[in-house]
Amino acid sequence: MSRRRGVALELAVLGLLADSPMHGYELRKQVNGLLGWTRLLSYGTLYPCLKALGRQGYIVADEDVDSGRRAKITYRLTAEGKEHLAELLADTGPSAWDDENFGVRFAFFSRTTSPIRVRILEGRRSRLEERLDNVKNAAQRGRDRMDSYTRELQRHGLESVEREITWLTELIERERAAADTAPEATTPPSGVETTSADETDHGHRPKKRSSTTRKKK
DNA sequence: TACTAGACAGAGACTACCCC
DNA sequence: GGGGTAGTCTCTGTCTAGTA
Repeated sequence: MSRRRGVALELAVLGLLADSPMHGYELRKQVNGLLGWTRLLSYGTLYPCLKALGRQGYIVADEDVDSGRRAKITYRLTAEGKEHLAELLADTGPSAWDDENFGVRFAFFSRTTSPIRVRILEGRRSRLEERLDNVKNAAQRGRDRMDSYTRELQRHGLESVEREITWLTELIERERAAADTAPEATTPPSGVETTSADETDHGHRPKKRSSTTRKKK
């Protein structure tokens, strides 16, 4: 199973709770917004993660017992959790630019310094360049045995990787240009949008839900 | 190859709210 | 008031990576 995804999830949870405390349901929505382009997060993944973070003292759970209804548990970050989040964000090792973690690391780029951002972007780019070489070599070797659909799929894959490399190169250049003007800048270079949980409506409970059907009991 | 532990998905329990 | 829906969380079976 994926330990690397666990790190991405841990980072996503800590990062979101650093913005504001929230309960499990809201957290799941937010995490899915953050990581949802890969896979949706289920409760069976989220709650064990929250429990583990609680055991480690990174988060605490406040139970809302006053409401009279079923207790709603609000999770919030502790001082230790903030420290741990800072450590995770400062990590620029290979895991920071692998497929599982890069997305969530990128989503929290605004909380890191420019040298960290550049290092992760460069690492990601070199990883993709390596992958591009491998795919090109494999394509050359097996081209005769492929049907037209497989070739199309391979072409699509190559183009996607090339596009991402171009995008990363642009980001690195912008990041360096911004760093030249403001060496300790922690804000993203112009033209780069980052995910900010502040822009979302935490804790907002909609009056009416969408038409998702629920299984009968 | 077989076994094990942990990660995971998703069903379902439970409660409150909404609307007819 | 009752049925349907929404929100929250737990539980259980399945899957998979790691190890002997």
